[in-house]
Amino acid sequence: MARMPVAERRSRLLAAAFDVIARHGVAGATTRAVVEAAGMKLASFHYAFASREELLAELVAEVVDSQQVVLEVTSGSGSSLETVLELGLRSYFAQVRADPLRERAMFELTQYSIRTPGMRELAAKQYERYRSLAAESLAEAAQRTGAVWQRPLPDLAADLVVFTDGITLAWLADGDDERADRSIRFAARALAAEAVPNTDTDTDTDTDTDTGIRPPTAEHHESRSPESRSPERTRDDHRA
Amino acid sequence: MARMPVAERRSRLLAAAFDVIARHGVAGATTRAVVEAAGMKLASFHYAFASREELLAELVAEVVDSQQVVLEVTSGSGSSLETVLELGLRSYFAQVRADPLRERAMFELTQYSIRTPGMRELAAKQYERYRSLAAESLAEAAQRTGAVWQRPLPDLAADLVVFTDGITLAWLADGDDERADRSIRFAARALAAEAVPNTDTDTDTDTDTDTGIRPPTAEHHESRSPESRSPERTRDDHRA
DNA sequence: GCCGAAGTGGGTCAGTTGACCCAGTTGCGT
DNA sequence: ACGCAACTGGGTCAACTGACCCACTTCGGC
Repeated sequence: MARMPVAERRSRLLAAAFDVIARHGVAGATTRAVVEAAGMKLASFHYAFASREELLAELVAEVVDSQQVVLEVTSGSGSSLETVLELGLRSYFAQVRADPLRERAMFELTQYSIRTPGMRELAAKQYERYRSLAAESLAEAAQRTGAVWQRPLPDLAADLVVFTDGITLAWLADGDDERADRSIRFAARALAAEAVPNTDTDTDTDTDTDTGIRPPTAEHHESRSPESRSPERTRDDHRA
Repeated sequence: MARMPVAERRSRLLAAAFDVIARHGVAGATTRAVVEAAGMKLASFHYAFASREELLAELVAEVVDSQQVVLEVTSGSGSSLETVLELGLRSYFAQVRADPLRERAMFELTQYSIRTPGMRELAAKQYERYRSLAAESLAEAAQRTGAVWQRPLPDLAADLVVFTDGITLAWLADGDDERADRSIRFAARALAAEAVPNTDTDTDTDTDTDTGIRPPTAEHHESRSPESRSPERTRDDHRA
């Protein structure tokens, strides 16, 4: 085993631990298993970390703030908000499909920190982080499509995270790609319905969400959006 | 320790195991921990179950088909579909809040079966069951409020499960009641938007007509008595 | 070149775990 | 009331685990 600075060794062990956890759960990430996955000797473990617990805590913390995106908003202009959201969710889901083990490990770590006395707040922080990333994406999506969210962004971000979590979890359990895709389309539609086009007219500022929702048969705030909005994103476009 | 039939012992051990899992995860549910929670001796464990693995498999199976409701639809008529859904989701969430450990154990078991080679299909079955229950609730909600779902019921049921999972998971992580409630309102609104009122004007039904709700076919109602576990392959090998 | 510290490797140790054995005991069917 | 199978209790055992120790290398600064 080559010599290397402690920092390097630590991060290699963290990576190895993540790997092992994805495959065998947190409980399966024994010091020996981790060390073997990293190609080291056991003593090196305790040279780099005071204890297994320390490794796990560090791993959760690292995972929390290395989280980069929830969903990517990379759509050409001219698309509807719903389309942008749908594409974003699809690209998120493509990541999940490409590396399901990663997601499994994430859930595993979340549950571990929920269950572990000293780490409860890390789980909460993890979700805060998700939501803040989600909020950024939603803001950008709205801006690009000239839409205005009708509810506080943090709330919508939380809802988006609900979708990604729920869809991912279900897919991890049953592996049904098409079902996931249908849920994605639904999620995009549902979220898009929480915004209105920005065309200056409706400045109602009524974000009181209690019952102010219109019946699903739309045809009602489309009267004057001359550009990109397809005139009815109503019930039937989803399976045209 | 009182004498009791094997079936009884098994079910007590299963209950104890569920309890331990909720608190310490599947990995924490060692034979000794389970046995202690059940107030038994270790030997009784292996008298009732061939192995810890068998216990866990049985527990997952039991949990899957003892699942009773996803959301209760108990609203007076005259309410809107959205309101009915919202109340149903609230009552579901009240259950979660009342017994978070239970939910934690459920997620724990799901993840365990996802990760365990021979039990993958049990996880899928679990979700099927959730969805079938969700479908029943949605059908009833629509029927009571005179609404017609515009997408296939199984798809909507899957979406509902996405919501409950996502909301529950987030709440388990951060314990934010109000956020959960906002997500519930959003979920109710989003789902309600997938239906149209059935009132009279339902004549056209020209496009995609096949998506109407089907009355809940009562095909699979079992009458499993609480402890009618099959007594045949219980523990006789080590004595035969 | 050489010295001390950073890093390594092999081993130990006590505690835990799943499995399982076997000598008893107890209650049920008859 | 009584025989015997169902059931229990108190062990044992090998494997595994986290922690940690300490004699060695090896490298970098001098």
